[in-house]
Formats: sequence, C-alpha cells, structure tokens
Amino acid sequence: MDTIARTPQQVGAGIRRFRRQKKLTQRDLGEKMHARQATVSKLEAGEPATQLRMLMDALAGLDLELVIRPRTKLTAEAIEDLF
Amino acid sequence: MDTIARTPQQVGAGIRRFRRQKKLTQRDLGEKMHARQATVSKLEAGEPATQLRMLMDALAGLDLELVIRPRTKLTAEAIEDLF
DNA sequence: CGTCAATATGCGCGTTCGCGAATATTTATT
DNA sequence: AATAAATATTCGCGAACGCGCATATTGACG
Repeated sequence: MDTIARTPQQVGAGIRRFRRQKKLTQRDLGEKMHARQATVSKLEAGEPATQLRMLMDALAGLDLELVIRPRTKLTAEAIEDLF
Repeated sequence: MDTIARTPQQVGAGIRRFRRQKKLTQRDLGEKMHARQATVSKLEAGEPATQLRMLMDALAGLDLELVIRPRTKLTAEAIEDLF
C-alpha cells in the first residue's frame, strides 16, 4: 500500500509502516543507511529538521521511492490512513 | 506528470519542474513557504542536508504531495526523466 | 511479574542548517 | 550589445543537526 504524505509527521509514519512491514528494527534500518538508531527514531517521529539525506537513505534501505505529484482529493479511506 | 525521486537531487529537480510549470520564481515560492530565495535554490539543487520541513513546505506551496511506495522497475520513459 | 528487545532521550562535539543582507553570476528579452 | 530578471553564492549569526556513547522508557512475551 502506498502512503501519501504532506507533513514531516506523515513521512515519518510512512517510513515506520514500511519498516515494520519488512520486520526490521530501527537499528537494522540504521545499519543499512549508516545512521544511528536514534536518528531513525527522530526521522520516524517526523522531526521537521531531519535532513533530506536521511529520508532518502531510509527509503533506499527499505527499497522505496518517492513520487511527487499534484495533491489529490482525499478519499475517505485515505483520510483514515492519516490517523 | 508525476515525478519519481530516489535521491535529493531528483527531489530538487522535481520541485523545480513543478515550480516552473506554475510560472513561479524561486522568490515567489519562497514567499509562499516563508523561506528565502537562497533556500529554495539549495533545495532545488538537491542539497542533501536540506531540512525535511523545507521540502514539505515547498510541496505545500506548489500544491503537491508525496507518495511513498515500493520501488518500481524504471520504464524507458522514466529513465529519460532522470536526465 | 520479570526479563529482554525495541525505542526514546540525554550530553558534548563538530558541522551545517536557514536566517538577514548583500552580492555574483547566469539567463532571458529587446 | 545592453538591460533587467532570475538564480547562485557569500558573510556572520543562532539554532539544531547527526555523531558516539550512554541511559531511560516503553513494549512484548513467557
């Protein structure tokens, strides 16, 4: 399932969901992306000042990618996902 | 047209493309997101240490959103887009 | 409950952000 | 070629990063 993100928090939540789906710990992901577990923690918490590099490294570590696209109207289901 | 991004540089290039599509200058976008023109410049250049907040603010200013999804096989067309 | 794994938080350090402000430098446009 | 607009780059500053290292705190499970 793809994840829509419009805020740092939603980005973090998306990363976390995919990481858990792959049964990886923050430490596991941290090793893949050469970052500390603490850094992964902040990224998933949606810390707004997290560096873009950390996001992209995490995506690579989880074999994910970003799509940038015009905002869509949120469906009822998509709204559910935000919570 | 949606943009696929796997690196900070590709993220920046995507932002730039959408900004130009909307006939906005870096200064225009900067005002919308309460950031300096210089900051927009670095974001579009793909500076890896750019803050996540800057990315999300820029997307909001351009009425865009992110999708996080599993990496896809790149089609010939998508590969073109990377250059 | 107790125990261990997983996650969150803290400190000091070096680095780099984004800021205001200003200035190159590049890119139209005529 | 000349001018103006757009973009890139620099300075000093305060703030926050990610780091190693260490320690709470929380969560899962027997």
